[in-house]
Amino acid sequence: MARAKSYDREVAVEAAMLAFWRKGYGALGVREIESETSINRFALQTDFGGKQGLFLEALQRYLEISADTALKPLQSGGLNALIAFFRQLAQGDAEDPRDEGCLMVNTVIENSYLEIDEVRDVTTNHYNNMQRMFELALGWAQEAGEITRDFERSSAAKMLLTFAMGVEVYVRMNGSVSAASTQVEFLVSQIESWRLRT
Amino acid sequence: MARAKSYDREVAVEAAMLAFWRKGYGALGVREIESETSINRFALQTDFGGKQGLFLEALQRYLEISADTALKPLQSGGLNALIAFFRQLAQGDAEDPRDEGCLMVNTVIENSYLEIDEVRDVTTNHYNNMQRMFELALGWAQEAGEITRDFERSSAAKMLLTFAMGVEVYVRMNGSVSAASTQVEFLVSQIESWRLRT
DNA sequence: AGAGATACTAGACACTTGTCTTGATAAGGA
DNA sequence: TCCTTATCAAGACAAGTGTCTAGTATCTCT
Repeated sequence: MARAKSYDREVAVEAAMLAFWRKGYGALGVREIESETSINRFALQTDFGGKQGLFLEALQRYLEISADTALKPLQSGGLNALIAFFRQLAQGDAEDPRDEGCLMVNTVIENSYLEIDEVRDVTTNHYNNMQRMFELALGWAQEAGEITRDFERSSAAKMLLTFAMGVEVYVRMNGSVSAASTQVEFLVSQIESWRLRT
Repeated sequence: MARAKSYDREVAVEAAMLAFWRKGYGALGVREIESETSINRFALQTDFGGKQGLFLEALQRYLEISADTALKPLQSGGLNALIAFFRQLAQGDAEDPRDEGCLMVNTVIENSYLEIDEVRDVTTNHYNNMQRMFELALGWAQEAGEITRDFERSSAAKMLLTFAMGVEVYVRMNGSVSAASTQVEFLVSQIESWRLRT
């Protein structure tokens, strides 16, 4: 019936995600997209709706791969899950793509110039979700009697979210995930101090 | 002897600073620089060494105006100075240019794409300085007996720096300085918890 | 008033940007 | 094998980029 596509969509989007991660939206040209992914310029238009469409799909893919899996344990864990999350944030392999920081943070900053509404929706939605997850973990800690009943979950969650954002800036500045381990350990000691002695 | 320049350098650099702050380096074109500042395209080359030169001067000006003055009280104050610094971070007027976040954070993120060495020097130097200031304030707090002698100044300073970076991302995302007041107040309560009871 | 020196205006310049167009290519069904 | 259909490769395209180049304007000192 028709010619087969020369690329696998999932593989291509993932490659695009890494490219956007490394170079950002503005600095990554379509000719570069062509060479870094196997998406040709024609397919970029017809199958993805141009550069912007591919970017949006790459953002979604990023969330699926990186963020959602990292946040999941918070749903059913207390302080230890929270601590594990932050420890993981500063623990990276060699040649870890996360050394480039967090695509979401990078995008928040860059999109405040670009002001693409769909992109803004993705980032704000993600961070609302992240805050909710922190709050959930803290609620779980309350249920389990790890922290006091009147602990200010919501404020603490906002603080943790803000710190997590800061970690990604710090990582991007230093080009290394593990560069942030010192402050993460200090935060962990703070979280530990919330714990009720039994 | 010669024709007078049509612009005041200080005023022009300050206008450029605001423009770069709002739009970033890449997205601000030279024709836009011409209209937003009173610098003409010719002067941009001869007096500033092009767009990049002006950007570097704008960064320096930003540090003089915003950062250095905000950090100064930390040199000779303890926990209260630290608390005041963070409270100020989330306290803005209406139409505050700081609603755009922090030019330094924005630049850290954007320059990791651009990789201009001189720019990188400015940002890393600034954040090293900021960390040192936090450490100084904590040292002062130790001298004054506000916190224990074996308090981990260096780790705490890194944590505070990271949090401050996160605040600026959060502010940029929400377009408002005061949006970060909740988490700043929570951090203040944490700092208070470091204080020794007398 | 004239000369000399500097700054400005306006346009040209080569390059890159994202998107669109055109003709060739490749696949499966009749 | 031919036809239909979708995909691809390559180039065109207009608009935008930062920088450079003339010609003109404006200043101060003689």
